[in-house]
This record gives sequence, structure tokens and C-alpha cells, in this order.
Amino acid sequence: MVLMEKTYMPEEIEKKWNALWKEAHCFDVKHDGKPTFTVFMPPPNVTGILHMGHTLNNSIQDVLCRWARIQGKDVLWIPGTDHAGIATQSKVEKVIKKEGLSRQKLGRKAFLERVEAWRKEHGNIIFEQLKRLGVSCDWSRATYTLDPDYSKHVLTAFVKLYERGYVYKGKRLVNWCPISQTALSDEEVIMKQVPAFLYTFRYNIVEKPGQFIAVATTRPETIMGDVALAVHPQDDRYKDLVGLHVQCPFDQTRTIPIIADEVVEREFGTGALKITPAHDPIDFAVGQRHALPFIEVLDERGIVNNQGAPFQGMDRFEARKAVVEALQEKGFIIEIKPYNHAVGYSERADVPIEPRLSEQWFVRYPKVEEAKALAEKELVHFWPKRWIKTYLHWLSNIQDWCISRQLWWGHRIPVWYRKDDPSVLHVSVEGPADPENWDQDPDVMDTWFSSWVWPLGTLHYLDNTEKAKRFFNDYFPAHTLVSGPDILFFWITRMIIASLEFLEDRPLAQRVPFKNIYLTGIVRDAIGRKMSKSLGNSPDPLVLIQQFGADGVRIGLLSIAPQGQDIRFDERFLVQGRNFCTKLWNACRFRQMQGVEAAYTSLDDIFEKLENLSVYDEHLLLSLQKTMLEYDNLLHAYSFSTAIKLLQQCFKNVFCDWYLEVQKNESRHCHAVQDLFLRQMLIMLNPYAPYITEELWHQLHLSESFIQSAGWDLDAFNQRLSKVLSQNQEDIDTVEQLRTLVSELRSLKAANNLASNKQTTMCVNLEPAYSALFKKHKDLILKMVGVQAIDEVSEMPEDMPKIVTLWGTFGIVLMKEEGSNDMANIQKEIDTLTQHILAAEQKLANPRFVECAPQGVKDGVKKLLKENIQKREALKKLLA
RNA sequence: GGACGGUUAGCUCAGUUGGUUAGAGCUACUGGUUUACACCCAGUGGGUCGUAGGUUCGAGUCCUACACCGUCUACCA
Repeated sequence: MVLMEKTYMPEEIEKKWNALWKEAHCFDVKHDGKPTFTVFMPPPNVTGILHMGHTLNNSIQDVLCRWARIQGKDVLWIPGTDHAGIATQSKVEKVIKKEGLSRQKLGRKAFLERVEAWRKEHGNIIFEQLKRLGVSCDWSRATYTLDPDYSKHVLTAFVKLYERGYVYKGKRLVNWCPISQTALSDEEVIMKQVPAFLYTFRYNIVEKPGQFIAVATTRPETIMGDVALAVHPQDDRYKDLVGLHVQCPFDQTRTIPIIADEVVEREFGTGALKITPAHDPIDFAVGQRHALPFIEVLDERGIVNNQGAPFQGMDRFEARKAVVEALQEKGFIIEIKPYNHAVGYSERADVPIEPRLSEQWFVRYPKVEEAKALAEKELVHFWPKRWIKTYLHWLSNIQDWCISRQLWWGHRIPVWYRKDDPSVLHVSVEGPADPENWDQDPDVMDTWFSSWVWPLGTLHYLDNTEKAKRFFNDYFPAHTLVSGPDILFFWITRMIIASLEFLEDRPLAQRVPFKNIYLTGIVRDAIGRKMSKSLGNSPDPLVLIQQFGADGVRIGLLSIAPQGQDIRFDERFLVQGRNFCTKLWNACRFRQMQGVEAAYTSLDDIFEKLENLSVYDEHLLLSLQKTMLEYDNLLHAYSFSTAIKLLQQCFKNVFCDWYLEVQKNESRHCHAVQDLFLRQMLIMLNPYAPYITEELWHQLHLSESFIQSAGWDLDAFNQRLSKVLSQNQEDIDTVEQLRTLVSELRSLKAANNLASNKQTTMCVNLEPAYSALFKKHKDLILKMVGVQAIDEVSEMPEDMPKIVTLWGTFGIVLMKEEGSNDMANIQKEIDTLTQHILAAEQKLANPRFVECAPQGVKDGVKKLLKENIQKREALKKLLA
């Protein structure tokens, strides 16, 4: 047997196990009749690269999947990528721009080939990165949203919704991105507070020469598109003016009416609102109500068109300046004041969006009420729970979804118009039989329209073979969906709606695509800023993996990710993760140095060898048992950070720093105890740290097969353990008291400036009740504290530094120049004890307390009171 | 404007249905290398649980108000 290396070397070991796992198809779905466990990976952008958000998200999914596998479940974790319409297309457009090309110059077909080539080159980088992190997906089932089979699901969704009357085409005001030149959904628009100006200017009244109405606006460049002025019907200032007309400032021949509409806020600005239906959502509604004309003055690039004379050809921001200057020259401007307001920005291009009138495809959401009912009936659970409110709020205020995009990269809208009569439509997945007579709609669908059928498409719902149907039924719905809350509406809610709509033949409970939704926090930097490319505050996960090992990164990250709370990321935590791995490594190395059997040591073997257990052994195994139970509960409750901290604490404090140190000072060794502890600890740590635990599992010869097949039957384990343990609670208490005593005596030494390695002599005045216990464990105490002898005395010498413990008063023998007795400290301790004693006495003297409090609480108070009094008496003796 | 979070040690956070003397890790300080590990061990210091009230025998935990920080959402043009 070759001795393990002195430190854990993640890189080679990670490589080794990645290869072996792949070779053995460890993560392939088995479909062997065992209970299934499905997870859908939120598909990252196909050309994206791994960032901290992915790292957190996928680590959590991996914990869930690996834990399920250990429990013997048949796990299916489906990975995939998203074609990411706008993001990918604009990336490639930037690249070809450098070659002096544009997509228009290339033409649709050639451009799409370029994008596809780009995808082939840059796609799946993220898969390789995820593999480095150690995620256990079934890679053979990786799905891409433009895969032919997957696309069929997307197009079918469109066609079905069209047939059912949920999809319609309409000329509406949409969010228009002048850079990408496409419509955007409301969710792709980011509202930003920006400093701007509020311009107040005059509109001369035609019927009353010399009189005018003052109007406030932030968008003077749209004045040329004004078709009315609106005031509130109850506004006394303007009541008499309704029905009259005003003159347009740049086209004196054009007059527009003054109308009354309740949408106008009397308190804002001047109480008069200019109506530009083609360029503002509110104005659009007013325009429809009053049957006003729609005048567009900006084109698709945000440039003033021929309706906007004399500013034609100017960009919208140039035009704003020019219009204001022109108004100033005419003396129409009354006031210009700074004004902060929210402006919608295009998520991708980061420029203000332009509300623009255009013809688009819309979806009216089906199954909204059912989607609400699912959450209310707890057929889908949110973790943390509070997200249910946000979910319901969105569903209650849901707006029709603009799904067409004026892009080329994506699923093309499956609608054809007859060449000789474009009002004749053909809508189908396959297209018309005589394509030469038809023109297909040029637009593609919103990327989110493709990902909302993710649970159906990845499981090949439309495949009608018996085998495929059975597969779908066995793996749908998923157990948990893990995602950031930022895409709760974009994606999660829509997946629920799509599954509800397209699985109509199933009962409600079986149409929900996942039973649990776990929403992670957002990863922030050390000073609380969101991690982003532009700030450059996001570390490269691969560099971190190289520095700390994949396991170190995973443990570090998960230990600071409390349920649904944002994460303050700091490399310090990864250092801790790595350090823990080293500790684990060394504890197993230590075990190996004591001799490991050449044959495999199964759980049965270990239990067989558990005999003649000392109280220390029992104490350790009971700690293990308690930890196993708590760990199981914590994972059920998605408390990932608490769970890993629990394991770390048990492993370091109880096993390494206490049990192993005790073992070093004991002649008798029961290796089976260590083996059992390490075995169970490795199993529990495996979901968090798959590589190192797999390696150690084999180094310690715990099994021939992979750790993932170890099994986890808590009840059976507890029963077996109960048989070998004496289960004497007093013994366990004794060991806890011993730990405290050792710590107190070490403290006595340190307080008197004695180095921890300095052998000293102590004396003790024992509490009679603990005399026997002390004698029994005396040798161990001597060794653990570093003391030559502890002499029992009935009277403590006066000038000796002392400490009062549960078991007795201990004094330390000092050389002349060493230390001194600190009376002030003793007095301080007596004072604190007195406070506690008084509080306890008051409680017990209170009849209401005695009457109401449960017996356990009362007993606890009494016991503590007794101990505190005992301790205080001993301390008082020292002062006397 | 609305909704939802958060506020506990210098920092990052635990603290389950109210119940015994409020915890951990990191940092700081002190000391140490004994059968693994300095990516280690031992010890010390540090908190009137955001503020003000209330309910209760008992409140970090429940209620009310306020303050501050944050997120989402709608935006009054």
C-alpha cells in the first residue's frame, strides 16, 4: 500500500475521477424502476462562459442530484444550452462588422451560417467548464434549444396556441430597441433612474389669440407627433378650454384639439398632457379612446423621419436639443428644470428603448388561474417560501406577451402568407405543401418562447413511441428547479403555464413541471455590488478551481449561501473550503498510517469489528448519529449552508480535535470506530465535495464501487448502532464535561503565561460527587492538558492561581517568577454568577412561572442554579 | 407609489413551534510543533440582538410604529 501524499492535490485527482465517472457512465439515467429524481438545468447561453452565478446554481443542483443518487434514486439531470437570440446575434454582428460586413449584406442564409459556425466554435465551452466543477449531469441527454426535435416542441406550442386563439397579431406600441432593431418583451427592458430635464412650453390657443396652455414634457423631440392636448375633466383651470384647439409650434397650419381624459394627473407639471400616441404607452391608450390619429416621427433607428420636419434626419437625442433650441428662439419655452425619472433601457444594447408602433405577434397567457391555484394549493413549493407572493403578484398583473423579434437567429415564426393574397395565412409546424406560393413571416420568436417548453422538449414529450411515453411519465415532473430569482417571470412561471396548457389530459397535480422551486441568492462582491462583467468584479470560476480545487470552491461557496439570501462573495471563504479538504485528507491519511486492510471494508465488516467500545468511542458515534439525522433534515429543508457547516463542525471539533487526540493518548485502539465515522462522513460530504470524497473512499478501501452507490438508510443504520452502543447518557455527559474540564485547565495554564507545552504541576480540591470520575480519567487529563501531576489536597495554598470547575477547584504550582493570582478576575466571575443565580431564584420564586413553565424548563433552571451556587461558593473560598 | 427582504461580535452569518447563562467561522491578540494536517493546534478578547412601545410568568424570536440598507415592480407625461 502506497502512503497517501502529504497534501491533497486536486488537479490530478479531479481529472482522474472525471475520466472514471465518464467511463462507468455514473451519471447516465438508469431507468431501472427505482424511484426517479429529475432536475432540469437552467440552460445557459450557448456561447456563454461560466460565472459565479452558474457556479453556485449548479453546485446546488449537484448536491441535490448526488444526494439523491446516494439514497439509491434513479437520477436524471438534464443539461442544455439556450441559443440566446439577441445575445448571440449581436455578438456575431459585432464580429462581422470588423470585417466590414453586416447581416444585411450577407443575407439571411449566409448570416445564419456564420452564427452557426460561431456556435460550433464557442458553444459548449460552458459544458467543459461545468464538468470541471464536477457536476453530475447526464451529458448524453444534453439539449440545445435549436435541436430539431426540441424545435418541434417550440413550433408546436406556437401552432397550438394559435389554433386555440391565444396567439394573435396586432399593431401595438412595443418596446423597441433602436440598436438591435427589434421588439422586446417588458421583461427585457430595464428601468433605470436617470437625470433629465422637464421642459415646460406653450401651446397657443387658436380660438383665443394671445392665450396659451403650458405643457410639461421630458420628450420634446416627439412634439411633431402630438395629436392632442389632454387635461383632466374636473380640472377647473382648463374646463372651459376643452373642445378648443391649439396650434402646433413647428407647423402653424396644423391644429390639434384639447380633450379631457381621466388619466391626466392634475398635480403633475401644468396639469396638461401632450398626446403622442405613436411614441408613448399612456398616450397610445388615450389615442385609442379618443380615436386620434397616430403620427410616427421616429424611424426604426430612432431617427426623425419626414413627418418630423424640420428636424428630419436627426438622431432622437440630437433632435431633443434642436427642438428645445428652436422653441427657445420662438420664445415658447417657459421653464426647464432638472428632473430625475425612470427610463426603460434595452437589456442587451443598454440604450433607452423607444415605444414604437409596430405589427407584432402576441400571446395572451392561458391557464393563469390554474397557475395561481398550483401555488395556493401547495402543488408547487417555493424555497424560500416568500417568493410565492411575488409569483402570485405577477400572475395577477399579467400582460400579453410580445413574442416576435425582428431578428434572424432563432425559431422562425411558423406562419406563411399567400403570395397572391397575403391576408391568407398558413400556420403549421411543417409549413405549406406548396412553399413556392407562400412567404414565411420573417420574424423569429422570443428566446423565452423557446425555453418555456424546456421540461417538455428535454423529455421529448412529442415523441409518440411507447418507450418515449413511458420515459416521459417516469421522469416528469422534476423534483426541484434551481434558479436565480431574476428569471422567475421570464422562465419559471412561463414553464409552469406552458406545462399546464400542453398537458391538459393530466390531472392538475401532474401538470406542474417541478414540485419544488429553489431560488438562489445573487452572488455579490465583498462590498455588496452585483457581480457583473462591466464592473469587472466577477472572478473567473476556473481560476478559482485551479487555486482552491473544485471541492474547495464548492464547499466555500455553499457554506456562505444561506437559503435565498444574497451572497457576499469573498475568496476567504474558498480558502476555508480548501483548508477543510486538506484537513479531511489528512485525517484519512492518519487513519491509513495506522494500517488499512488490503481487502474492502464493508459496512457489515465495520459493524462486526465494533467491540469493547470506550466512553470516548460511544461519545463519537453518538455525535455521528446525531449529525447524520440533522444533516438529513437540513438537506430536506434545502438548508445547504447550515448542513455543510454542521458536517465541518462535527468533523473538526469532535473527531479531529477531540477524538483523535484522545486516541493518541490511549493505548487501546478500535479502528472500526474511525472507519465507521469516516465512512459516514465521506458519504455525507460527497454531494458537496465529490472528488476528494471519492478518492478517499477508495484510499480507505471502503468499497470497490463508487461512493455514490453507498446507500443511505438512516433507520437501519440507527438500529444497528443502537445494538452496539450502551446508550448510557451519563457516560456521554461525562465526556462532554471532560472536554470542558480539559479546556478550563489549559486556560488556567495560559492565563498564567505558561506555554502549552510546559509541563507543570497542579493540585485539586475535588467535589466529592466527581471524585471517582476524576480518578478514572486522570491519566487522560494529564496528557491532554500537559501536566505532570495533579495532587489531591484538602486545603489550597493561598497564593496559588486557581480555577473553579464543575469537578473541583484546581490550582497551579508556579515557579517564583511565573504568573500571579488574579483576584479581580475571580471577583468578576463571582459577580456574573451572582447575576445568573439571582435571575434563576427570581424565576423559581415567581408562582406564575412555577405554574406555567413546562417541567423540563423548571428542572433546567434548578440544575443550573445548583451548579452556579456550587461554583460561587468555591470561588468565594478563594477570596476569603 | 406598491410589494418583498434585511438590520445579532470588527467582518460574514446561525439562532426551527416564545423557555435554562445569545452561538459559529473569519479577523485581532497570546502561546505552541507531541503518531496526520501551519491549508495545523491551544487559549484570550469582543454583542444592552436597528430604535421606541406592547403582549407574556418568560421575547433575538410574536404584535404595532419608526429609522436605515437592499431587491423587485409601476411609473407623473
